[in-house]
Amino acid sequence: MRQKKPSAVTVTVLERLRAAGLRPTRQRMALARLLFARGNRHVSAEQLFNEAKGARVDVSLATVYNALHDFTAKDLLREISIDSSSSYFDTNTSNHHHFYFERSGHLEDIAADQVRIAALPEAPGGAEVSRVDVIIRVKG
Amino acid sequence: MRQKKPSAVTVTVLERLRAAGLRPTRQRMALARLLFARGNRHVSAEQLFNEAKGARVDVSLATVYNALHDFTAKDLLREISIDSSSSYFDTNTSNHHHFYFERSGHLEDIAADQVRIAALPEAPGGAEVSRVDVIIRVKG
DNA sequence: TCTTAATTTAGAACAATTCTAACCTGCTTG
DNA sequence: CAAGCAGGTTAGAATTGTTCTAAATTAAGA
Repeated sequence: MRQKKPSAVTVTVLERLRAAGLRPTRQRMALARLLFARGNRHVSAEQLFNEAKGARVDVSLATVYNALHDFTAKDLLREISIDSSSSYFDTNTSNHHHFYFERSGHLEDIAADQVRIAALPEAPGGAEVSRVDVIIRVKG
Repeated sequence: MRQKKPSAVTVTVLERLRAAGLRPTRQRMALARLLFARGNRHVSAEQLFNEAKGARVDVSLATVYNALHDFTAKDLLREISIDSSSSYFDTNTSNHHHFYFERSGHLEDIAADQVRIAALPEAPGGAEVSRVDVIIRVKG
């Protein structure tokens, strides 16, 4: 069997993990590949866990949670909790907003420049604003 | 012992429940009094349950959950989930927004007219917008 | 007062998430 | 390149917030 050359995706994922200061373990690499290979996504822990199973990637649920939190801490992901039943992790970490489809629970990105906020109140006590989230709930 | 005259608060609470089509049981009356006596509040089920205990109001936790959901269904409350750990119920059901203090988990209302949204994208497929939430997260 | 449907309740059940403690592995050092 | 170890993974138990169940209670109308 001839040696498999690492794919382009593998290389970028590896670099992203290293750049974030996360040890590129087999599990993290596999999960990162699932998360970042396609475009922007919103996934729950359970979803990612099932995707991993489907892709014959052997990881425990605890590891999925660990990875999601580690990635979030290093700004590779952003956590969103709209529906209190479970939280979602967004692969788009840049400034943007969301449509939330109440019926299906589906989330969709809204580019930051699609929403123009003309006035914002001062945070009480001059506290620093860490981010502004706009959620448009639609009966979809 | 002389008969106690119902207080003004009791009367309004009773009327609010009736107006909403909710049977004014002892438990609902007591919880509604706790919720609506003071100004606008953001409470979790657990918090309200403890408040009730403190006020010598005998209700089960299940009833607290039932009441919160019933009140929400009748628009006496509005449910908010910002932090996935538990949801909050807001006694302010009018159109408004929130400051969220990340450190403490505390919520504070922002009057609707304090935020001016100049542009909003069309909901995909012309879906009807049920509400727009703006959450300003501050490092407080 | 009687009847009935709505409500309350304790406790079991559940779902999402975190913890624990033992085991493994990527990386650095000698 | 072997060894050591800090960091990472794991199964399963534990925790937390919430909902369910089935039985007992109660508000409201006839």
